[in-house]
Amino acid sequence: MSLSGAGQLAGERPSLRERKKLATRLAIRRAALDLFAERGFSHVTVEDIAAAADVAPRTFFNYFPSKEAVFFGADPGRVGQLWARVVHDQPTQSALDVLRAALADQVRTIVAELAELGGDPMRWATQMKAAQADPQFRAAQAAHGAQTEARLGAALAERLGCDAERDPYPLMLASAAMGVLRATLSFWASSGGTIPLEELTDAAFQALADGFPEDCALRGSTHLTDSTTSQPAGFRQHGKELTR
Amino acid sequence: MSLSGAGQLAGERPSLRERKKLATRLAIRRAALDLFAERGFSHVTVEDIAAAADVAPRTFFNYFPSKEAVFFGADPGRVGQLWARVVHDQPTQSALDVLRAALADQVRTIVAELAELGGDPMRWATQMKAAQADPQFRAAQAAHGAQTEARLGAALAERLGCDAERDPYPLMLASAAMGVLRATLSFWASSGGTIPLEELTDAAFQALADGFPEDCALRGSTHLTDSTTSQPAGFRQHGKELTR
DNA sequence: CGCGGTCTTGCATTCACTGCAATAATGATG
DNA sequence: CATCATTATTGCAGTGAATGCAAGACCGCG
Repeated sequence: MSLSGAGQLAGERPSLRERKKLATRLAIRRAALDLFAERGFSHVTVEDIAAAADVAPRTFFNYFPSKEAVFFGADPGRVGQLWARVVHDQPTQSALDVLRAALADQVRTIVAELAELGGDPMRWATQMKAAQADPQFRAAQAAHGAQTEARLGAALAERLGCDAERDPYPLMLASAAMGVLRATLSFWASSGGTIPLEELTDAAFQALADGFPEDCALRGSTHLTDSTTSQPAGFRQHGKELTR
Repeated sequence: MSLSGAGQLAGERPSLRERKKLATRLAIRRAALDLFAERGFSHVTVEDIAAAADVAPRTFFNYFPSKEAVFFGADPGRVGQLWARVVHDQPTQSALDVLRAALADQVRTIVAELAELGGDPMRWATQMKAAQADPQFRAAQAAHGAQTEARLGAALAERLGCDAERDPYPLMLASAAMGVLRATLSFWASSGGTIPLEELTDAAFQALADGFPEDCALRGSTHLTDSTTSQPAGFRQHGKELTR
């Protein structure tokens, strides 16, 4: 019996089994996202997804613990990555700054992943807008956010070297940051992706750091809106290629 | 509770029908909360609640749209109340200040209601602690929070006279505030209610207004902890004030 | 008393999700 | 290459939430 568990050695080509697993996982995810984009989250059943991905309905749950997970919990490893980063990155910077940088990157990654998964950016944008109206989806989103919130709080506590049981600061900060981030994405999605996501994120975190003055950069952000753009701004490449 | 009856004119004695409806609503809620406290949210079925409240399972859904709603959506009128307040109260104060005051009051109301509903404060405290560990409950809590978040954002937009579609500020602020509030309640609950809730809330909002400096009042809040108290501090009548 | 509205209830159905056990694919070993 | 242990896939049965529908019970009014 191999005690290696699920961990794979770096540089080793994953076995056939592993590759197949990855493939079906991706197939399920693709099928699901396609259907979600087409019909909306709550009008797609697990059975539909399974059928589209050519697996048994039961198999779906071998890969994802819930219908929501196929949308959110894309990569289980990403959480740990975020955790490590929040704990150890830039030890001299303030907690808020690290949070800002880490979360901004996270957003970038997610957007990039979506962009490479489905073809048409415009499609994603409109679908996100629709998704914001779906109560089921909103609930799932919130639940997922809450989970990250808790993890982030723990990570911050670790970074600051304090006990999360006695010091509320880490959790507070994490919750506030996640709230701001959620609002950012929500706003961006509601706009149909016609706003430069990076600038919005930046302005949002700046506002958080400044205590939400009523004349902060966010307020004028209407001028950030570029309603003439035919290409959703969040997906636009930033001069250079963004392939990581 | 029972301010703002649902649908009937003030001063008029509600008809037998109305009274009966209110009674069963309360009965269901009582039964549900009792069972939740006893077994934990996810180990109580709607059928259980219905049985305990002496109604048919189907009837449960005539009163509450979901199992979660019986916990959260206590009084549907309260939302409108909060909305009105955020929009019109204290026109000279900053948005954040009004939010702080309104939400603090909301918390007070909820705690008071819980206190009068069930008998033993200590029981609630320990149960809340347990509830925080239940993923189902957390998810429901988050979903509910997201909903209020959106409403609060709209209210703030109204207050500030800006278009929520073009100006992200209201939503951002609302989300950040709710995040902080959620963290506050979560922390308080996890502590088993051994912390003065009002002071914690106050410190939290102060931190938000100050942009989360790393040496804010929250950080020292360990000294707020009084682990020798036999009475949960959130329920205690205005003790003394020492923060800020 | 009887009539109209509305509350309650039972029944059937959909859908997410889980546990269990049979089966098939895989890969290491002799 | 044959064998066997591991692990993935699948079907089946069952729980529990939630909804629609169509009786039946009940209240209040004339």
